[in-house]
Amino acid sequence: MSLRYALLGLTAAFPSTGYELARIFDRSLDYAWHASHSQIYPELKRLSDEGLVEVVGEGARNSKSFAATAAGRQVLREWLVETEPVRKVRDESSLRLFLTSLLEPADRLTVLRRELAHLEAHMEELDRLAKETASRATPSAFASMIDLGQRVMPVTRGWLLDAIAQAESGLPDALT
Amino acid sequence: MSLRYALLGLTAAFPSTGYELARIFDRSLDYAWHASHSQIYPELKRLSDEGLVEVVGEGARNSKSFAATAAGRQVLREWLVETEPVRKVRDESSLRLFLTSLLEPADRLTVLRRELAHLEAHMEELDRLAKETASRATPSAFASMIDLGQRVMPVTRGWLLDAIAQAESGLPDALT
DNA sequence: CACTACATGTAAGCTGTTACATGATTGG
DNA sequence: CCAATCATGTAACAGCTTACATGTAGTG
Repeated sequence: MSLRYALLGLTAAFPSTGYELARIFDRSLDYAWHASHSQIYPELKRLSDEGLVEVVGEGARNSKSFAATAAGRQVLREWLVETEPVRKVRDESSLRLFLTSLLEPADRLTVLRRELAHLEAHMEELDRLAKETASRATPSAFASMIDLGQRVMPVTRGWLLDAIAQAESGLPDALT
Repeated sequence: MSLRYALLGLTAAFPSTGYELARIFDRSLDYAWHASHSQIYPELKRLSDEGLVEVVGEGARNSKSFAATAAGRQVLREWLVETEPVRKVRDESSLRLFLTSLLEPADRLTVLRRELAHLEAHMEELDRLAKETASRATPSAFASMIDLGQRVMPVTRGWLLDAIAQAESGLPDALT
């Protein structure tokens, strides 16, 4: 169900095409919720059938802009305000970090270094996004999430650096 | 596929029953990867059919302990060392934090405060777990993950406190 | 004119959730 | 002896991935 609320929120903030929504997931929401276009288009159709979003404009290349309706915004609000939060994270990176601790130091170093490179690439991407966001008039929801990412990632990076230092000094926990 | 690697890792670290694995997911792995028993039992059966785990003991109440075989550990190692990390996070809490920014300040406060309470409960739980882990001989993989959580959560907490302070001062971004 | 980015969709198969179902052991 | 916890499973359904499929508009 989370996907539909994500779509309701985004289209409530500003009318978007399915394609644009897919890009938003890909660029800014990827560390909160992942979704691909093949999931987004059918869900938009369903939401539209249920009157929770509506087409508010058609552009070039047969594109359609969707916006959340009053009913849609209401459904979103109810979900946020009335549903107890649940903790059902699925984050392959975190899982990998956990499992990596089980490898022998040589393999562990390989994996940790690659994870670090990935994280740093992601951090740069976020910094770029933050600059873009600052220069344009972007809803503050995005700025907040970018801020959260910019606070959390350096901490994860610190953990990785420590783990790498420890693996380099050749410590315990061999799997093989 | 992540579930099977998680199970291979856990059973490689120490033989476990399906029930124990379900508890581990529930208590320590929940902020990396979530899985329920109805998914764990069939997957263990499949892994066992494929020779990647094996039954290493039977206990009370028809319980069976599984351990990763050499082949299973090899499959896990290959996945960790040879697969490029992907970023397909699904974290409802993060999504909610994002969407909450779209609500009017009154609702936003309600939701943020509840998220804060949840996070703080989770932090306490982690602290308890950290103590348990320190007193017993637990594999350091768990200690590492707890450490990561203990580093990351206070940062998220800080973000939440800032967001709450901002909402209290009655700032922008009303959805309705 | 070719390439890239824009733009939307479908279908088969796999993964994950919710609900149902059953039974054993321990502690109060 | 009753409730809670331990312990394992299945089935229907919902959600997600991968691959296929098609076409448009802008840029060099």
